[in-house]
Amino acid sequence: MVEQSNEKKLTISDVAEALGVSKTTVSRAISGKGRIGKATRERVLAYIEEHNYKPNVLAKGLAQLKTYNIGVMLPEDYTVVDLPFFQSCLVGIEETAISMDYDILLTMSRGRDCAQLVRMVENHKVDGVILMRTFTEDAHVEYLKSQNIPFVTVGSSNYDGVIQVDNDHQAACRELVSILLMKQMRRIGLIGGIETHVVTQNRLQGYLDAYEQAGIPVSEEIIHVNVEKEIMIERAVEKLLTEGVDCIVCMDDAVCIHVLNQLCKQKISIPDQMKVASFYDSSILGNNIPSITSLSFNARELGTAACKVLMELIDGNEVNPRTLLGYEVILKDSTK
Amino acid sequence: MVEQSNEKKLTISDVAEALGVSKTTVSRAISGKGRIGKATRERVLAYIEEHNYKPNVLAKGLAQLKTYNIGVMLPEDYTVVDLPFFQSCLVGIEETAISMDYDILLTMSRGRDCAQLVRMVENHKVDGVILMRTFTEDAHVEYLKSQNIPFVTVGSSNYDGVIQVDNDHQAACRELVSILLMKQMRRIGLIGGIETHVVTQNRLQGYLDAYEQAGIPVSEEIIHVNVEKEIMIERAVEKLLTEGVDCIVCMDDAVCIHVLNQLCKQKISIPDQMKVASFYDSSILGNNIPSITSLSFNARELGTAACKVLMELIDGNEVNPRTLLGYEVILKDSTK
DNA sequence: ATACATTGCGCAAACGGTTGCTCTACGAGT
DNA sequence: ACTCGTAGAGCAACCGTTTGCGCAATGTAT
Repeated sequence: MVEQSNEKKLTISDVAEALGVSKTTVSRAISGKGRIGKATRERVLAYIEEHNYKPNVLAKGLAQLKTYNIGVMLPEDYTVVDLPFFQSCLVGIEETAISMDYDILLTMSRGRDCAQLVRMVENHKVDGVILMRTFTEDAHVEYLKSQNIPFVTVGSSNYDGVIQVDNDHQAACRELVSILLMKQMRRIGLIGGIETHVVTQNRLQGYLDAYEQAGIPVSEEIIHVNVEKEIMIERAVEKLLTEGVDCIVCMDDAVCIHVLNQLCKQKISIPDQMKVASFYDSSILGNNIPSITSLSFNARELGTAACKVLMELIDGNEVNPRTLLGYEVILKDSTK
Repeated sequence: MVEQSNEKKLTISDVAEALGVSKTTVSRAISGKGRIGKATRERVLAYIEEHNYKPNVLAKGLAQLKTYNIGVMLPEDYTVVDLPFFQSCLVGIEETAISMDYDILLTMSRGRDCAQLVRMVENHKVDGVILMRTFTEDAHVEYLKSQNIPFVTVGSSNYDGVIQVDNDHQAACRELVSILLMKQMRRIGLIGGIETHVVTQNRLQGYLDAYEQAGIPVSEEIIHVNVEKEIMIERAVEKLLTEGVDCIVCMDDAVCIHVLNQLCKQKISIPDQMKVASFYDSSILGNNIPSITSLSFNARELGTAACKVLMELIDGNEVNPRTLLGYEVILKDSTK
């Protein structure tokens, strides 16, 4: 049972009066800023603790012209596979925000529309914004820049002057493909992704890097980017089969599911007749048999990092324009 | 290109001064409350429009002791299939909130821990809370009740004195099963769900209702609740096959995917040898061939409804303790 | 013409904090 | 003993709104 509390909320004045000190003193005891005697501070803190006084963040915010909120902008319409990513990322952001006494104000964009963002900012509801990828090239960025309000993007962009936090997809893909090449696979098909997304470009580059490092020529015809719909995937898989690839690397787990289905229909067994690897080590594929080799990115850490960077910006500190986080190659049965 | 704005944000005093009126007048022009002449109001509004003045919500909130935020509590750890649901629901909540000039403060629970909720409430960050299901039976509810802060839950619970908004799962399941019975299926297997969840109980009841209405006896042995893990599902499917069912109804799409996989492995063709139906008309199953008959719930509307109810509560109005929303049976190839 | 509502508007006090400045008291350095 | 630096604490202004109340001007009924 939780304690019933019908008493009015305490204010700083109540505390001050009860203790026979001024509001100033109470405020200083709490914030730790300004000059205050040790004994007094402790007395105040003890009282506050005992009576469960919590400062009103609105009032505090008004006085400091801060909100102690950060805005997080999510795309409204996004494929299912990306949701776990967003969710984990949000968890990371939230944890970090809370640890610094911030809350997160969530909003979703309707396509390229900035209205929600503008609202948040103009209504003075947030001190900074985290933009989840896919916004990185449009009006949202422009708007935030014009308002010079601190913001970071999760995910890469080729936009200038934007603080980015992302995993190193290029290195990740390079390592994955290198490993596959080392396992004597030679014709590694690549499938999925959206060409205009920087992340796709990065991965593709990683793929090419791996081939180059290994001194093996690349076959353009086994690279199928811009293949997202099931029917397209089916065709691409078909094509890869006739091209005689020994492995298929999927750009994301949604694509992978369809690839697996398609291979299943064609009665092609994994990994005997075909190896498979995917990006994201998501729970969608988690229980698949055989288990699927994939890259793992820890979206939570990504969120944490993004939030930390944003906090630095809000505090007016310098930050790196680009923070690249690690990855992990999870080798499983599908490439055995 | 977005207009560059480096000018200081306008305050109500700026506007008042520029117009040669008092802050009061400006405030009244905006809010529409209080006595003010038509001409004056229009003059003020025109100026505001032209100079893009936006009131500081913090200050407004402080004056009214309101935050214009609502807290939305999401479970941190939830299965992937539920994410689309949460997402759509959030979209509904957000749209509605925004239309009433509220923003949403998102937080995730760590298990049964209320800390985030307590923070939100004690820090005066929200005017009300929406609890997404799975919280409906624990400390969260207790806490909110003790604070008597307005809140609603999305999803059902058998908790007392809690405002609930949910789809009518019982009716939905009843209708689905009735339709299947009408299509001459007799032994309809039920699989998945978590026994202690009220929603599972509702669905099960709907299933039973349908059988009763049709005057057909129910076979306990083809009902497999509490089956979530893949291995369990495999076994359950196996069991259902030996039991000779003509249809399998899945409690959610995650279960359904595994059921489909299992049936595929067993080379059982759908719908010829076995019919299949599922809850949720999610994109995970959206592209499946054959297309899967399922119930569709419109999570977005659910969010909208929940938010509206919460707004009523915040405004101090009476509301129904339970709002039940509709559903749709989507008949597809898997039950042809 | 007189009394009384009503309308339009402004004053100033909240709302609950923060913070620059001032004042006192005390300890140290000479 | 005198000066000075500094620590502890409080005053009061301020952050940007809202709102109860008062006051004048205008409209209306008598």
